[in-house]
Parts: sequence; structure tokens; C-alpha cells
Amino acid sequence: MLSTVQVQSIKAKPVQRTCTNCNVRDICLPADMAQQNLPLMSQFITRTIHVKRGTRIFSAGQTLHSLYAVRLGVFKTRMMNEHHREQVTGFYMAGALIGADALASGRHTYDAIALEDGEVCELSYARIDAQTQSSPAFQAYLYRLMAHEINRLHHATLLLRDTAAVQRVVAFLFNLSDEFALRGYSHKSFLLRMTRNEMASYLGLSIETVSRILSRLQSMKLIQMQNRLIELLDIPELKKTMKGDDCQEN
Amino acid sequence: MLSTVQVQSIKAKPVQRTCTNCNVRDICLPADMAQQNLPLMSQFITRTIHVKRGTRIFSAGQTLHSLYAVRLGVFKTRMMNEHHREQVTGFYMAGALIGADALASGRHTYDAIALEDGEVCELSYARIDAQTQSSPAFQAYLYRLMAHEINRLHHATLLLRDTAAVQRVVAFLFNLSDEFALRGYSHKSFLLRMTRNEMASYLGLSIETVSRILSRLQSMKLIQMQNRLIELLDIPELKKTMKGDDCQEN
DNA sequence: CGTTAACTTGACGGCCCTCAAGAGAGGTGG
DNA sequence: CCACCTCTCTTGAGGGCCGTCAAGTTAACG
Repeated sequence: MLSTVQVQSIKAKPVQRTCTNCNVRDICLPADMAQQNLPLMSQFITRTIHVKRGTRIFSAGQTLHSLYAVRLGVFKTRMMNEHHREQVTGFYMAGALIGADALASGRHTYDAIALEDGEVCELSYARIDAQTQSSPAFQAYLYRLMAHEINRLHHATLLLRDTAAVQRVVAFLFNLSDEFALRGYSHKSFLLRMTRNEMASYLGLSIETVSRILSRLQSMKLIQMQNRLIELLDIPELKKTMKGDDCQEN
Repeated sequence: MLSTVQVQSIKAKPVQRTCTNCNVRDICLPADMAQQNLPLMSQFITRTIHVKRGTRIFSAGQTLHSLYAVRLGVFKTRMMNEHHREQVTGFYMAGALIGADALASGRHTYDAIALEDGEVCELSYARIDAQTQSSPAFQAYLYRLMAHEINRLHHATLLLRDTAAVQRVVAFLFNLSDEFALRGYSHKSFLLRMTRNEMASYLGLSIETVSRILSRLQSMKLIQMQNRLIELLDIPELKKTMKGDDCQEN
């Protein structure tokens, strides 16, 4: 399947790490902070945890012990609905914060699962709770990441509320494209880390619909697709599709 | 329309107010904090603002000056989609925090509008930014409210992703019911503050579908309806409806 | 090479959206 | 007080998008 499952014998070994020597710090931390407060930040990083593909960082219902900043890999969050079917509520790449919802009740409300082998930085809640006042920079960091999550969710609900299936899929591809670009990867050609099922679940569509739409986009020469490798061929036309030139909203 | 538009001559007058004598503080503030840190909290409240029905607290694109805690009334947040149609992304009652999304970029991403005459407490961003380290209680308060918003949005996306129209409407009624109960009002009988249009927009449905569903629920004796006054008649049966006994999800 | 999971493609039907028109409520002016 | 206007809401008819069901194809891996 994914070719990343290989020399994975040296895993699950916690590594003491600081933000200073972290290669994703420019994404993870706001620019002004990355330069000034790296040592300060690092005291909140309990450790770096290796997470194997398919395993959980935390589960719904667990009491909050830590927040997690993604260092490497892609993660999904999910909830189960009444029919015990998985509902994917988000995908998270390097620099994202996972688990902040639990700051309300003290319990996590969803599962966080690695889509591929990855690493997360553990931000101890005890330290956050006890020491934030000594580090305004860290507060700002947390506020910013939480606000970012609120933004993402607002836009997600907007997408789910009033756009046709094609528009959702294309918007999703552009979202991924932006995320990759932000991290220095190509924005025109990238590898999907999630299954069609997870993608469909996130978009509120059936897997067949997603598959059909991707096929159609390919036959229209708007994208090129080989399994999970996606290439955006005609970005202007794709953007027109996303805007919904045929005006079929609610 | 709403009979609340009347003796509205003494409005828009900022009132110096403290949390200590606020009658919604038990909803607004976490319990442990309400007892200990009221004086501390109050220093962040710049003023209380009266907001007239239909007017905005802030608009999308505006730079962030303050966050707002709802003191009285009901507010909606909305964004405009590509076709310049309103998309309602949330309803907020007393104790809710509005505007936290702007902590990410420094700009508001949606409009916040009063559905009826109300009051909000202005939390100056300048003071938040400069002084939070001196007040861990206030930090906890903000984290909690933001986390609460994240939770709400997660559940909103879940609802939009995989539930039929009836289930969305009923879930919405129960949400309102819970909110009213939390504030000491009847959970079985309450007045909708939003138009059918706003409700439909929030639920990702057309206004006709919402209207039809409410009519059907009434003809099934599950609810009683007179204009915007809703009474939940058969709560157990409604809950069964919401759970989706006919198994029609994505 | 066999098994399993992931993905694609087709046929069909139902939910819900669109279009359209009418009913009800609230406000205003004569 | 009633006519009139406007906004909101309801109800009906028809059609299209997308979900379900089903079967076949491809990829991954031992």
C-alpha cells in the first residue's frame, strides 16, 4: 500500500527534543516567536513520540493529559456516529495542533490516528496549565493554533452546507495543495495520504461519488491521477469548477 | 415581527459593568472561577455594549479589536459564499464568546449580527494580549470558551456530513432546548429567535425542507408549533427520530 | 499466486432542491 | 378600523443529484 512501512523496528522510543533544532519549527511556530522564544517553547515539549501507521495518539473519552503538535506524517481525527460508522472530522499535517477540543471538558471528544508513520511533540497539559503565565509567547502560540482550528472548522461547515459534490472534492484538493505548498512541497502534484473512504467521510459524500468525480475530473483533463498520486493539470479551470459556475447550491 | 422592538431610545450607551454584579456570570464563567476571580475578570471587560436587532458587532475582514461575550440576546455568525448568499455558521446565546477565530490572523472572518436587541461584554484584545500572563484564570476562561467552540463545530460538521434532513432539524431543536435549559428556561417550550431562512442556512437545507419537516413533526404530534413558538410534545419519540431509526445516512 | 482491501463503474431509486403560488402576520397610512 | 404592502412561512409539483446496491478491476502483500 504505502511504501513507507518498512524499517520501522526502532519505533515508539521517546526522544528528547527541543524546538531549537526542529526542522518544522517555521511551520509550527509563528514567525515572530520562532526567532525569539525557542528555548521558552521547548520547556513545554515533554518528548517526541513516534506513532506507527494506524495507531492512535489518543481516543475519544480519554482524559486530557497532553496536546500534540504534529512533527511528521499525516493524522486524522474521527468520531463515531450512532450507527458506529466512522466520521472523519479533520486531517492534520506538520505544525498542526491536535486535541485542543479537550480543553473544554478535560476529555478528548474524538480519536486521533496516524495515516502513516509519524511523530508528534507532546505538550504536557499539566505544564501548560501550571506555567502558561510565565510564557506569554506560548499562550499566543496556543491561541493562534486554536483559532486556526476554529477557522478551519468554520470553512468546513460552509463547504458541507452549500456546495455540490464536485465543488467539495475540488476544494479539498486545493486545501491539500495549499498545505503542501506551505511546507515546501509541490502544490501541483502530491500524494494523498488518506483512503477514498476517509476522504469521502470527511467530505460528507459516499466513496462511489468521490471516485466518480475524480474519474470525471481526469477524463476532463483537469487532473491526472494514478492511485493516490494526484496532479492538478488545469488549475484555472479547476478553480472555476470549485466556484460553481453552474450555480447549483442550496 | 418580534415584539421586542419598542422602547429602544436609550440604546447604544456603553455601560461600565463588572462581572461581580452580572446576572449571567454563572453561565459565562466556569464555576471555580466565578467564585474566586470575579474582580480579576472584570478588568478585561472594557464595557457593555447594547446591540440593536439586525446590527453587527463586527464584520468579516475587520481587524480584531475585541472579543465579545454575549450578555443578553441571541446572535448569529455568518459568512457569504461565492454566490453572495448568506451562510449562517452559528447561533450564540448568553455566556458564549464570539470572535475568537480572529486570534489566528488578526482579522475577523465572519459577521456577527444580533437577532434581537441584546448586550455584549467587550473584551479588549489589547488587554488580553498584554495582560493574560497576570491572570491565569482569564487564560483558562479563554481556552475553555475556544475549546467549546471547537467542540460545537466538530459536532456541527458531523451533523452536516451524515444525517438526513429530519435528523438535523430535530438535533437542532434539542440543541436549542439544552441551551435554554442551561440558562434556566423551559427545555420543552421555547421561542425561536431566528427565521426559517437562518435555520435552514445553518442546517444546510432549503427553507422549504425545514418548513415541511416542522409541519410533518407537528402532524405526527411530536411537536406543537405556533409561528416561532416551539413545544416539544413527545421527547422520547423525537430522540428516536434523531437517532435515525430508518438508517439513512451516507 | 492467492487473498484481502481498496478502488472503479454501472443501474436505479429516493431525498431534497428548485420553481411557483398562496396563506399568514406585522406594520403603516388613510 | 380597514386596506394595503411586505416579509415570512407553508404547501404542491417536478426533476436532478447523489446514495445504495452490486459486480468487476486493481493493488498490496505474504
